[in-house]
Amino acid sequence: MSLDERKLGVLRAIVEDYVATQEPVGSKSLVERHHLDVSPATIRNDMAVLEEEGLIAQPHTSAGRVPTEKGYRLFVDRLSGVKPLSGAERRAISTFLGGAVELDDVLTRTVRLLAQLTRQVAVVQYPSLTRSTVHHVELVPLAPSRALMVIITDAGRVEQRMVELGAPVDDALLSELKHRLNAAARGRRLADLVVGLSELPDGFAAEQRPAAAAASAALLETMGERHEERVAVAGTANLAAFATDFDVSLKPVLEALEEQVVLLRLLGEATSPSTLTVRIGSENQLSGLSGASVVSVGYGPGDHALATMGVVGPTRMDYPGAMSAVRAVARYVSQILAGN
Amino acid sequence: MSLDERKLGVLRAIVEDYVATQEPVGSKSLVERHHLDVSPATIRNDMAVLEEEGLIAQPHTSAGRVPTEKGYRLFVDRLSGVKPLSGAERRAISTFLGGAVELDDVLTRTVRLLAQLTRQVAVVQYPSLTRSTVHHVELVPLAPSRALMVIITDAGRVEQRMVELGAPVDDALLSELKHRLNAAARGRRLADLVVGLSELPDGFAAEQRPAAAAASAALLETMGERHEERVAVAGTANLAAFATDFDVSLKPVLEALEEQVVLLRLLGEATSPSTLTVRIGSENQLSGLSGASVVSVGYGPGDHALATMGVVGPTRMDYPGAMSAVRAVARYVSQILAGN
DNA sequence: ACTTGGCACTCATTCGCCCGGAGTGCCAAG
DNA sequence: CTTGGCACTCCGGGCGAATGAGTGCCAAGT
Repeated sequence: MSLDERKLGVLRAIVEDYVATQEPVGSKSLVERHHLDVSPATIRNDMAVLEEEGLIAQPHTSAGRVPTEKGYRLFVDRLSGVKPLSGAERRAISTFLGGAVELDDVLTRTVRLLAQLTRQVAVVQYPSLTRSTVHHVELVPLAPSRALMVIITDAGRVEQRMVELGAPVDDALLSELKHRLNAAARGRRLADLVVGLSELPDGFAAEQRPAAAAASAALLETMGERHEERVAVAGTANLAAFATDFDVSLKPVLEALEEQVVLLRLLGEATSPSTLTVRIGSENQLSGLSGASVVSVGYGPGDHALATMGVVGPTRMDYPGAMSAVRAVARYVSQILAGN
Repeated sequence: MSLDERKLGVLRAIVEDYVATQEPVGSKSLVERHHLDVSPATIRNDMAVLEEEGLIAQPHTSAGRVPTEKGYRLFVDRLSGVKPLSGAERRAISTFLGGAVELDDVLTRTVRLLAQLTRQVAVVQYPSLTRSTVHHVELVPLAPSRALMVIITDAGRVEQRMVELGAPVDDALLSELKHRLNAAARGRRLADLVVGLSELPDGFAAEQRPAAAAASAALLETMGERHEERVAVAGTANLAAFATDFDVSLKPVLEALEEQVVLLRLLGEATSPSTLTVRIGSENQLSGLSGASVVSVGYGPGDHALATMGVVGPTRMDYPGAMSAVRAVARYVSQILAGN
């Protein structure tokens, strides 16, 4: 059952029309809007074949056709050309992101920008701690036996963590501790930290070891997996547009968007900054978001993916537009990170 | 036109029923649900009076009555007793907030807890920088002429800020700069900072002054108003419950919730931790949120209000429940902050 | 003077129904 | 393989009647 060129063209046209109008598309309007030089009857025959292949479906007898997930998949894989960004969009990216310096600032702007460009919900994961190296560790005394540890990574992420030192610690010891922590940790990532830090307390006098051990443990734990979960979200108002339409009720989606764990699973493993991931509908098996598609891509300095960003929308989304927007923004952010 | 005891009771009953059922309440169901020892006709007479007073209204002729904003106002001011928290709620607060140490952690948990307790959208403002004092300033070199300034306030808030030093600065100078910044700033709040910091560069050699000035300016600016705008939000999924109901479309509300500036105006000035503010419907004149009520209260160590937290919901919300939840949570958080 | 039962009236909501129109599948001819 | 014709399906909107909750008012009772 080969699909000749024209049938694929019909599928593409159906996807594009459906995404644009949100209404099932019929054979007649199809030949009109796209200047196909055949009659509606011919298109109907083609559509019958496409339906047999499971690429399109009709919501009910004698309504127009709607793409299936399989249809979107084929569209994304083979039919969607790269949709170049408009000049305005390109400009929006650089003006929006240009002024940012701190990482927080960069990511906050990024997520808003993505949401605005795609008119979808945008999600940006903070640079993974396990993939980053420690750039600096700071210990600030808060109480005699308590300090605030501030960790700065090479990606510019700043993490804070309370450390209970177990016993009163004077400034001199704290300073010494800080220097040794930095010496052991700077430039290293989690996997390489474990060894160096485990020996760190040995360099201290017996009564100082508990504090040193507590600080080392805190550093290790903060750089570990539990703290990966940091995500920025924007554009939830764009969901309202789909809610009025129909299908998915908003509640599960909004709930999912507030659950960072869910979001992280949704974004999935960080891919190379140049490889887009598109997961369509049930391809991401997350309870509340079964009717949603995700377009995501890794980002980070050079080709080193530190985390993932992307947009979440209904299966009937503008894939070419979303894909090019996500890719362009990820590239820009990657450049910024590389520049630091 | 005096409102005797029973008429007020009828108003209270109407508010309670309407909040519970979301449907206009009629005279008959009223006498049934609340065991009033009078006939529906009597209630009807009372309701006619209440309507003349503008406290209730009927959506259309011969439907039940619905409280007006004025009615809610009277209810909140005079009729709603304090609704004690259930044991489960009390327990939820301490288990939920008990484990938190870092400020970030505390506030993230707080906002989720509030959303869960009230089934509304919860909003928590980060402790105001202008009302806080500087506890510690750190300068971390990122590049020869660029450093990351980390500011820690007495409330535990950690702010990061990139500083362009204008010229390469070696570690010794950076360290010296850091010490002087701390000496000038520690324990002071914004208003008191201006003088001390303006003289700070004078202590440095001429070629070092630009860097010192840049750092001072960065510190001042960060502690200033522009950065006040930090807010945590949770419970947007609870909005879905009202959306299905009717009235306000979700979009403007979701948009408003993503605009921090709007949120801050919504929360309003921080009041004393013991004084609840309830703004009902149009009492807060914010475009998108005209149909919403806000229950808010200040929080902070002791009676020193550092910021505001609260919940946002439809005018027909459970005011007594929201008020007691907000108050209890704010008290608990204030205690935590005082404990640090 | 307030309360109460009775009663006529109003009006949103719901259901059934009909009808138009868009769209299809199939068939026979080109 | 394409095309025009044609019968068929079925969604969606519009209309009208029935439903029923709720009201306002009045006259009688306490």
